[in-house]
Amino acid sequence: MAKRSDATRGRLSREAIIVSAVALADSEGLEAVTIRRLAQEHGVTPMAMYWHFNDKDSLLDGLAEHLIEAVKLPEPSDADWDAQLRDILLAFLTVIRPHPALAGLALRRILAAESGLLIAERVLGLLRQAGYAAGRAAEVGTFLICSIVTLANADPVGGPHRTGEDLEQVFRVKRARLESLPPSRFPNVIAAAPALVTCREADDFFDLNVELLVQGVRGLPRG
Amino acid sequence: MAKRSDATRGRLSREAIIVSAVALADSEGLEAVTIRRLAQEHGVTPMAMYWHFNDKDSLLDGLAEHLIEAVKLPEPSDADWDAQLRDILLAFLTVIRPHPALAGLALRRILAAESGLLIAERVLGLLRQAGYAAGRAAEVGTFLICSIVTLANADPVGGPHRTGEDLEQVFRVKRARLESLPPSRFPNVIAAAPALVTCREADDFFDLNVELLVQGVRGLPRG
DNA sequence: ACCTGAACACCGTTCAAGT
DNA sequence: ACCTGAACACCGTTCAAGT
Repeated sequence: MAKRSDATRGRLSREAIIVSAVALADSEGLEAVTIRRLAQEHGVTPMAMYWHFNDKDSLLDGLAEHLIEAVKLPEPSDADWDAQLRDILLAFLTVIRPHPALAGLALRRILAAESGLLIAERVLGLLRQAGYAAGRAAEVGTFLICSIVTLANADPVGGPHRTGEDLEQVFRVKRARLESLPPSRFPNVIAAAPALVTCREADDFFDLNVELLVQGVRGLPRG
Repeated sequence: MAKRSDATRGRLSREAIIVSAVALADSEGLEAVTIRRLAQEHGVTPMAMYWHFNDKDSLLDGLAEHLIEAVKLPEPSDADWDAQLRDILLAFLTVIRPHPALAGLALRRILAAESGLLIAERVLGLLRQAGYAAGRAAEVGTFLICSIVTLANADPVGGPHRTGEDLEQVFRVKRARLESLPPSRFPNVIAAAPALVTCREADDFFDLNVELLVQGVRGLPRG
């Protein structure tokens, strides 16, 4: 698609590859992120990529790290631990939500990058502050991070990104299907149909469920 | 690997294909589940699969449905809504936990299958009972289901399934890496290192975090 | 109804070689 | 240091054909 000159003038670089990979994942989904495809976009042979990355997996490592590094952790403060925890979770969510196709990559790579370790350290610290023992803090903290990824990943339509018009149509079809279920067996699904179909688009969905997580941490025995 | 006779004597069938696909995903991960690979295991041409499934995606639909159908929903009872909700979430988790590689498939397919709609109906019903309005129930319910999938998916080592010996070694290496971080910057990560590495293996991890979700539902404003 | 054969356009990756 | 060329073993899928 692009000749050598416009994607990156001059040389290929890790950074340039990662940036275009993110863009590709956003527009066409993770399965479009391909060594060969990226090479083509940079006007270069597929094998050129192997000078910059050991293999595809380390490209994905790079993508995950690139995202995690963008998280702006709020400074530690005197606020209650639950307020601080919420802010950290929201800071993480803010960064990955625009990249649902890449969210899943973070799942098993948070503790791999320095920036991810910093997030983990802060979350664990607040959980200790809340009264959790180290072991429990690890279990709960792990789950909290995974949950944020899940929220970001809960993109309405998986795979290729569709645009407005298309998306509306997909929603209409899904809603109609749910609403045509037998009312005697599925009253609650039918009542919730509009929200079930579109809720992952609303900011409300994210705020509400981050709050659910924080409330859950508050409600648990600290052992 | 298998000649036509032993995988399934007689004929190929949707069921037989799905069963072997589940086994394959369990032993070698989702990326090993391939039309060609499955065909080979059944001693059949890849194209034979296309008589039983429209394409690979509908094979994956079938896998997801197969799992979801196995969920044994507890009967509605007079127990508190939160106890019932916990039991439903645990019933779902029990089924998908043995198949971490397949868990992700359920994310966007629960509302596609009849059996998934039944789970959704029950969860939504209990949330209504707890005082949630239909819209909020949809938002929270969607997240709860996604979270269970996330828990099941939070398999320690992604990809190919490793066995005991190997796994221990992986754990040792990861723990050592975390414990060798600078103590001044990562005190909590270091203290939690053993649990961070192995917690996804323990039953405790799952029970604790299901409880976190239920407590979260209790702590949220019902709007 | 159920399956094969040949072909197409894709993958990731290795290895040797060029500048 | 950075990239190419040719090759290998894989993918999913279509289309026409066999029984």
